[in-house]
Amino acid sequence: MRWSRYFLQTVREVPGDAEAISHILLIRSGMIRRVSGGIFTLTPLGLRSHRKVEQIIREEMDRAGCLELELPILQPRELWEESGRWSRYTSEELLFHLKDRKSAEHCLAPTAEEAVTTLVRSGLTSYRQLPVTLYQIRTKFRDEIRPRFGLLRGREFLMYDGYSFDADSAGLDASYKAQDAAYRAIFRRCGLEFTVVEADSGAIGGSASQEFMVLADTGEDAVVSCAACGYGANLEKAQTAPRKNPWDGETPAALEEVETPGRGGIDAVVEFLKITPDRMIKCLVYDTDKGFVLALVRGDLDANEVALKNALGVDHLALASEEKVDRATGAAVGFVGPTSVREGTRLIADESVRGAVNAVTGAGRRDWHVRGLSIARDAKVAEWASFAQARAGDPCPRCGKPLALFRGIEVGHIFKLGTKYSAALKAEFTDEAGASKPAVMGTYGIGVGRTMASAIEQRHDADGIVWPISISPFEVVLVSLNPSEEAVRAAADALYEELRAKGVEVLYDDRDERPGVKFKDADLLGFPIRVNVGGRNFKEGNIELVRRRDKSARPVPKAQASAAVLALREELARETGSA
RNA sequence: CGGGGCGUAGCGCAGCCUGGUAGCGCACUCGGUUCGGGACCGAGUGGUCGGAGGUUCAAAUCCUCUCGCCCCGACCA
Repeated sequence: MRWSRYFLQTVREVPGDAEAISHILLIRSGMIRRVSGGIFTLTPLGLRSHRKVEQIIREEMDRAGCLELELPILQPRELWEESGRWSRYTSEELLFHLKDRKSAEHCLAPTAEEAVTTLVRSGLTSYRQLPVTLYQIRTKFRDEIRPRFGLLRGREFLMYDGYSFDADSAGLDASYKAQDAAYRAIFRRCGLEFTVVEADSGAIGGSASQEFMVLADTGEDAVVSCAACGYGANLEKAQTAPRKNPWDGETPAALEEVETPGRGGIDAVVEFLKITPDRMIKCLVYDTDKGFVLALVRGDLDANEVALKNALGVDHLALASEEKVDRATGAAVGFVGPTSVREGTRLIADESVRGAVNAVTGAGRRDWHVRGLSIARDAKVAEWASFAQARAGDPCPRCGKPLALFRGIEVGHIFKLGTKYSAALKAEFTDEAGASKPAVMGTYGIGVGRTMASAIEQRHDADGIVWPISISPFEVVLVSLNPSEEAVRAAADALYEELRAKGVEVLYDDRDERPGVKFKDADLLGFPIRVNVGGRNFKEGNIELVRRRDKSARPVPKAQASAAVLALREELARETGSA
C-alpha cells in the first residue's frame, strides 16, 4: 500500500480525553477515532491489526476443533426471559434494548448463551453428538457504567465467544482444558506476557473459571500471584493461608469495657488505646437483599465484598447507612461489636478472627469498646467463611510464601458453566442409559480490541507503538527518503513491488515529506521492520534495514534487500511462534 | 446514581471573572527556500463559540433550562 494513496492521519498532540497509553497511541497513530463514549471507529490501519488478532483466534479455535458460526446480535426478549436474565440485565442497566415496530422488545446481545443453547436444543438428541464447541467472533454491546481507556473498555466491541457442550462433567473438563490451551497459544502469538488466574464466576454464574490477565499498570483488575508455586487469582477470588495473629499463644484475659469517647474508627481507637490494628475486630454492617449482616474481620484487613457475597449467597450487598446500622445492631457506627446483633441480623466471621483472644472491638453502645474479647467465649459466631481481602505479602494459600499483587487487564475468560442454561432452555440429550439429560456447558470469551490494546500497553516506547509482527497492521514500512530524486524513487518502487510479490505486507511511505517526518510517523505506528531507501546509504549502493524494537540499523546491498527483509521477518515471527 | 470539570476551526487550547466586530499553535491550500529524526519565510482557507430560552442598545462572555463528554467516587465502621 502506498501511503500517499492510503487514508491515514497521524496526530501529533496527545488527545485531551485519553488516559491510557494504548488509548493515546491508538488515537495518535490514527488507528481509531472516537465517535462517542466507548464507541470507536476502526480506521483502515486499525482494522488491519484488529483483523489479525481475530484471525489468530480463529486459527487456534479451528485447530482445537471448534466450529465457527454466527448467532444473531439482535435478540428477542423471550429468549432472555427463558433464561431469566432479561430482568437482571436490564435492572443493572447493562443491556442495550429497543422495541421494534410492533413494540416487541429486543436487545443487542452482550453475550450469547441463550442463542447458542437454543440452537443446540433444536439439533441435539443423542450423547453421540457430543462434545461440540461452537464459537463466533462478533460485535457485542454492553452499556458499561464507565467506558474508558479507548479499546480497553468500550460499549461496542468485538468479542470471541465460545460455548462447549458435553455429556458429563468429565467431558466439560476436557473441553475447558482445550480452550485453556488455545487461549495460551493465542496470547503467546499476540506477543503478550500474561498470567492465568482463578476468578470469581460473577454475573454469568457457574463453577470454575479462569481469567487471562495481561500484566499492565493501567489494568482495572488486581491479581495476586505467588512466584514460588505459581498460584494466581483475581483479588476478588484470592485466598490466603492463615496469617500470623497478635494473639497467638496468649491466654484469654477477662472481658472489660473501656470508654472511648468519640473514637469510632479503627484508626482512632488504635491510637487512643495504643494498640495495633490487627488487635481489633472490625465489625461491618451490610444491607443485603436477604436482610442485615454483621461481618467480622481482623482490624487491619478489609472485607472482599465479592467473596462475602458468595459466602452469604446474596445477590446484592452494600455497607449499611448510619440509621440502618443502628437498626441492625442497636449501636452507633464505630461502636458495633459482635455481641450487639439484633434479632434478624445475620452474624458471619472471617477466618482471620478465628481463635482470637484479648481482642478489642466495639461494645455495642456509643463511646464504648471492649477489650479482652475472646471470640469463642464472648461471641456466638455460627457462620465462618473466608472473605478477607488478600494483601501483598500475605501467605500463599498453597505454599505459604508471600503473595505479590499486580494490576492486570482481563483479555480472556473461561468458565465451567454446568447446566444452568441447558437446563433452563432444555438443551437435552439422551445418554447411553436412555435417560434425558441437559448438556454440560462451558462458556469462553476473548476481547479482540482489548487484546490489541493490551499489546500496546505492554509494547511501546517513548516514540510510539512497538508491534509484535504477528498483529502489526503492516509488517514493513518502506521509507523513500528522497521521493523527488528519480533514482531513489525508481529503486523504492522496485523494492516495493518485489516485497509485495513475495507476500510481504508493506506500507510504502512515498509521501513528499522530509525524512524526519517519516521517521517519526514510522516509529509512532510501530511497524517492526523499516526499510530506508535513499540518502547516504543509497550513494553506496545500499538500503538500510531498521528494527523498530531497538532501532538497530544496518546497511544492506540493494540487490539483497528483499532477501534481508524476508529473513528479518522470519526471525521476528519466530519470537511469537507465528512462523 | 453522587461530586468535580469541560464543550470556542479537523486536533490541542486562550478569550468568559470585568458584555462592545472571535484569537493562538498544529494541520490544510498556494508560492519560495529547504531535505537523515515532526524545517523556515510569505500569502491564504476554515468557526450559527454544544443546543434552546432569557436579560441587554449589544452575549462566546451574565441568568435559566437542556444535551454531550471527561475525571473521581459509588467502599471498610
